[in-house]
Amino acid sequence: MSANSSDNARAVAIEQLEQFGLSTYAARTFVALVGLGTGTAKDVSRVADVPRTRVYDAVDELRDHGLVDVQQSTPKEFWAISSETTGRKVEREWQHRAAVLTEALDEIEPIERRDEQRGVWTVSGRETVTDRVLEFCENAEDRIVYMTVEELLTKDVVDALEAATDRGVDIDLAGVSPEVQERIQEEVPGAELFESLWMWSDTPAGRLMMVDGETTLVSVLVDNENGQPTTPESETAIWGSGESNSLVVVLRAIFTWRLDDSN
Amino acid sequence: MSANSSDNARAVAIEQLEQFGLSTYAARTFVALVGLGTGTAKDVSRVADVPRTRVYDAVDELRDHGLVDVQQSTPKEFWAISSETTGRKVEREWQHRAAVLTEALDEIEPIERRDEQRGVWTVSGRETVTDRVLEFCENAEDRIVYMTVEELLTKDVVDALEAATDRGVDIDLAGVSPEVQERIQEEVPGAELFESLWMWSDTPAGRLMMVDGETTLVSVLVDNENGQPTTPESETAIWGSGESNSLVVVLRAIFTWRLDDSN
DNA sequence: TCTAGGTTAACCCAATTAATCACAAAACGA
DNA sequence: TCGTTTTGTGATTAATTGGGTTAACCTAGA
Repeated sequence: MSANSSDNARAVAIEQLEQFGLSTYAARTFVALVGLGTGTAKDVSRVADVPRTRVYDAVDELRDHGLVDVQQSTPKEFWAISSETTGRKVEREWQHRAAVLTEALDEIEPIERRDEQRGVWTVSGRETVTDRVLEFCENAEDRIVYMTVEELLTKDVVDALEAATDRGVDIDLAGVSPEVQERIQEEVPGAELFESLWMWSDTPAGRLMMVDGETTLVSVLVDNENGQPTTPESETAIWGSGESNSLVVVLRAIFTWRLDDSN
Repeated sequence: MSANSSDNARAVAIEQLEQFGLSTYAARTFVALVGLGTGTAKDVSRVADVPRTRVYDAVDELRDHGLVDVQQSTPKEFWAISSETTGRKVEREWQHRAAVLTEALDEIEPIERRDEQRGVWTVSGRETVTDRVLEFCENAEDRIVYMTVEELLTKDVVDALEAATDRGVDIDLAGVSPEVQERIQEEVPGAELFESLWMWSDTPAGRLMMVDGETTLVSVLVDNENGQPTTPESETAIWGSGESNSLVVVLRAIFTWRLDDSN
């Protein structure tokens, strides 16, 4: 099974290197060289499944990225940088690119983004929904109302809520089960707790959020109806923003009533 | 000229997004949406130069990456995440990928990399040469001898040298000009200084390095003979490793003689 | 000088992707 | 309600990229 696990690692590494922008030949060649430490075109061709005559192209590509050095002899020999160095190099490269991208986009972004929206936006995917939640948390200035099921109260969300309380934002939190209530109490001590609005437990409900009374988000957990076994359950959310946004108006009404009631 | 600078920013952003793995349509669509904040297929098509009928595909792609949300109305409206969020998203994504890559490569990398090499490896590009220098610094256990011209004594190198002295590595440093000598004295106080070996000033010499008496690197600065104006001057280095490596033997002889002499 | 292996580069084919087109459905104006 | 315009989806074509192959050209050693 050692070969199998190693083969698997190779496949993963090749995949990542291709995503990084290398051609498949270059990616395979590099992985082969990392395994060999050092080798000739012949060696690489044997273990990498790359036509021998194309190893040279691949190495040129890798040289451009500073991943491989060559020895000018016949036969030429190739040397790959260490895995640790590779990882650092890739990370640094993309840190840089992300910075460039952000700067460019900042220049394009209009000064004032429309905050008042008539309609409702849809988002799917747990990761993406969490992104929106975090973004709304960061932009909160006054008050966050947040309601969630256990499995969606992940660390990043808790951190964002804590950061908000530190900024002086009031937080009203609720979980649908006693366990969640307890965890929240512990992890976000600054938060005000309130009872769940209604019997939520037997619905596929996910989270429910209102920020500063003008941005709201509602999500549900859905078993992928396509029957794809890869995604056990996916999250879908809708959100809207603006004083008179229909979704906002409805949720604000409900929350206001309920919160005033319980206090 | 505001339009020009903005157009330029757009081009840069599109370039980066394509590198990130998006199709050109998706990249252009996203940039258009960032500029608009919100818009329909028609709007996007107009400012992004994407066929209207293809905007929908592009948006699907962007949705998969969590970069865009859509409003289910007719006409559909599209909303792009903020530039700041985009930058963070890209960076996080690649931090993760770099980690995955490193792990996979670690599994592949042979336990003991051959340290004894007969030949000499060539490296080109200032960035890449610096990478090697840094790597050798990090692996140093006993002693580093380093000689450099002013312009190549950048912060990252100084930091690496400092880190080495902190680990208890002896360092012998030399610059080719009095100014460099001075800077080194200041910034790496733990280093032992010695006089330059020979008249180096009027040669295109770059750096000269020996680590633990068994790894050496020599670089020169060359004016790109291809006459490419983009790279004012490029650095080319050769390096070798191993007790009996020819380059190592020669440099060790020179250094030993000179250092013993001056002490 | 000849041969075997190493290197370079030119070429072809397949797959992806950009771009166009055609059509159905929905909204809008009269 | 009907006709026109706009929107969304799918199919179809053109072009470019990149994997794969082949051939020719070197270099080293016998």
